[in-house]
Amino acid sequence: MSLLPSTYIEHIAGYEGQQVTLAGWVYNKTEKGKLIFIQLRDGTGTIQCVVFKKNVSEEAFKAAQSLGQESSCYIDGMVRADPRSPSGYEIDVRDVRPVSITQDYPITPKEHGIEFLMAHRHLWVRSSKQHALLRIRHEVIAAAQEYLNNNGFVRFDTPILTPVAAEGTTNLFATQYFDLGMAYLAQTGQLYVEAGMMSFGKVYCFGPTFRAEKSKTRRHLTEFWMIEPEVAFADQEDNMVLQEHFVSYIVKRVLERRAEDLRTLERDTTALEKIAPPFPRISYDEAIDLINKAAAQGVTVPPEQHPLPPLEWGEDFGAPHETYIASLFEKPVFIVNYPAAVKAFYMQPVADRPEVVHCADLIAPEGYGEIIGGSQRIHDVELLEQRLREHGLNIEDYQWYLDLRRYGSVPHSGFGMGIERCTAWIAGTRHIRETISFPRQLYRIYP
RNA sequence: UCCCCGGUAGCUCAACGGUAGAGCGGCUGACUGUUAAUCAGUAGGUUCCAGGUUCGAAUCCUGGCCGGGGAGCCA
Repeated sequence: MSLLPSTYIEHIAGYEGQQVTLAGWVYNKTEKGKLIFIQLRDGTGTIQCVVFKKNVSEEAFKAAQSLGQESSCYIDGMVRADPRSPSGYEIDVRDVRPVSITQDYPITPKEHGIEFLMAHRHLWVRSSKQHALLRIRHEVIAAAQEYLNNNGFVRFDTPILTPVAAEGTTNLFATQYFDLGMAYLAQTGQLYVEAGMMSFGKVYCFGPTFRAEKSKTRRHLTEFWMIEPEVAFADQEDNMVLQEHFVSYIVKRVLERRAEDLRTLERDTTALEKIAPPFPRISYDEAIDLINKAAAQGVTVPPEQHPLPPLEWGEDFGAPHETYIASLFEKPVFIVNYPAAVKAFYMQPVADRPEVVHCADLIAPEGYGEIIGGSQRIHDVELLEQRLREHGLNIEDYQWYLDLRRYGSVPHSGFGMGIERCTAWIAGTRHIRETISFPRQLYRIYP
């Protein structure tokens, strides 16, 4: 006989008036003498189960009394509609069969500090908001892959262990690789996904990426997941058109399918409902002007309302600058054509302005920061070699990458979207650490 | 790496130089409509660590450890 329940809580409305067997965990329990209310969760939802002493055996009533928070059990009972129940339905319990009795579950429905919650992340993921958030993350990933799969892309996964730095500038996690020297955990799949692009035309890779940066902010993880599409014969404008449709599709699908989770998180979705192509585009030059005008007027930036620092042309934006630019628009905004000096070596220079490159950062609204970085890649082998030298990189390490330009090179573009930042924006979650099951941060690797 | 803040019961916090406390959670009991129930009782402490000042330190000083918020960097 199967151990599975007869149905799941998300489908309970279809069983009104019928007897069901549910299996799950006790989310909360209230005793009132001869009456016990159990909030049972099974991963698909939560429902109130009412145990009347006169309706069950003495053994079952005692069993119900013994169930502490997060005890696991089967509950048999009749489904009935009842306006007094939060979901509109409740279970009139006939039998309670404990699987594992728990007392002293550490995470109570009261307030807890973040240090405690992070140390109990393995249990915290059961809590309703964390559950909703991770469900939205799942939907973001599913929607992203679905969009690409439906638009002719082939998933082409790239290695995690790599021999050299892809971008050279950021810190990498290193590990000894047998007798072959050091290997590094990939900070991007981009260089490898370009090889796939030359085979399939439209490809994407999706997987974890690693940055050993000592970043200690609400927008950073040392291990995060990135989805990186790459398209042959696409220029940077084609790239941005793809991005705005891609992001809009993801937002739309989360709004359609995870409305209940967004409600659990108390996310105001009015801004999200306006997300549709096209997204505004402003140049790096225009952004600098806007920032300096605002800085001169003493504009301050949330959340701390610090004054916006002025910038000189050629400097990269800080978090306050991105937040300010994003605040001028209701949709995500592309900032295009950054100075070549502040960007990676492989970006294609603009024809009549070689000091800037064909690239765009997509900045999410409401201060959630950069969710996509993308560019048109250099397709000329000599220019690429020159850029590698200018960045102080070892040409020998990049021979395979240069081969992609030696044999049938074509103009091409691509981008990388951070799953966690995108999820944080859509879910309206302040801190990125809650958008991944087990965040890896500067001062935390347990559990 | 830099700046700021914190560490007291399982949890959230109070006590701020003079007997270490409350609420929640646990346990025992009461209650037929609770939603973080309520009520009564009960157990529970190396006040992060090491020095120092003092008649006396959770409290003041020095150093360390561990966290949190932000910056830079990035998705």
